[in-house]
Amino acid sequence: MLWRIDPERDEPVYQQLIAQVHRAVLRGDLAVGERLPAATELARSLDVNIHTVLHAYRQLREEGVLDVRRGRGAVVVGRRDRGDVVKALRGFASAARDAGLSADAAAALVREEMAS
Amino acid sequence: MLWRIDPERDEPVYQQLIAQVHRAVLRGDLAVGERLPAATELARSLDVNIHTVLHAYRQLREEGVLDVRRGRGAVVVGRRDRGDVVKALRGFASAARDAGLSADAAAALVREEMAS
DNA sequence: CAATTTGTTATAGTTGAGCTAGAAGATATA
DNA sequence: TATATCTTCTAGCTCAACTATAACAAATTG
Repeated sequence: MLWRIDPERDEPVYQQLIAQVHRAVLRGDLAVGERLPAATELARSLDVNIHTVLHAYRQLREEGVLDVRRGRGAVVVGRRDRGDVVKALRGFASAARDAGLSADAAAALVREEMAS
Repeated sequence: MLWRIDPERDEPVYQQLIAQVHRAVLRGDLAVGERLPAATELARSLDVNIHTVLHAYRQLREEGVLDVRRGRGAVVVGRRDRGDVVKALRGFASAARDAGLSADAAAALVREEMAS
């Protein structure tokens, strides 16, 4: 799996990590049973603190996406491909882009919609 | 227009305001030419600082959504109904909900998708 | 079993965003 | 001219995010 992190974005790094795992799982790029890199290693390669990575792993476990244990690492669990979500996601993203909305604005709209 | 602000959400208040104006404009609930409440008044009724409201108004002006001037207030400008965006938004929101994603997770996915 | 890997927990310090507050000033409007 | 409303500036507070160390516990490996 490819990791792309931008510390300049106003979105917290740990949330970027979470979102990337979510997306990879939904798309099927991360299969159930597959193991993610050790926190130490991922932190080093992304040049962030290990706790930032662990924070993301921990939350993904709470969401039921990962099984995380010491000595073993983080393994994808539970969910399967959700092509419908990916499709709807792409549809909305392109519509939002066409309407001239920024990524932040589009994301905020989703929060609004889901909160109501 | 109805304003619903939740200071407890981790999303900044000024961003909630921005998102609500975006949504209202896209849905056609706010017509071009329509005037928003004075910052003082809106701040008082939502029980937030006036600067928080002005922050939102200013950014919406930079995005080309509002025309804001002293002595006059904030007026909707430019954009029109974008039913397609609203439709895509609803589609994605319900798909995300079905997949068990939180509002935060879904919003982050959109950021990911639009950033790439 | 011993060594290694890897996450867990705790403590602590830094930085910046977001929010609040008060005040003086400038521009529309009535 | 008087009023409404945004603009700009200064200032302080709080909390989330990130970083850094370090001791510790569980799973795996040889």
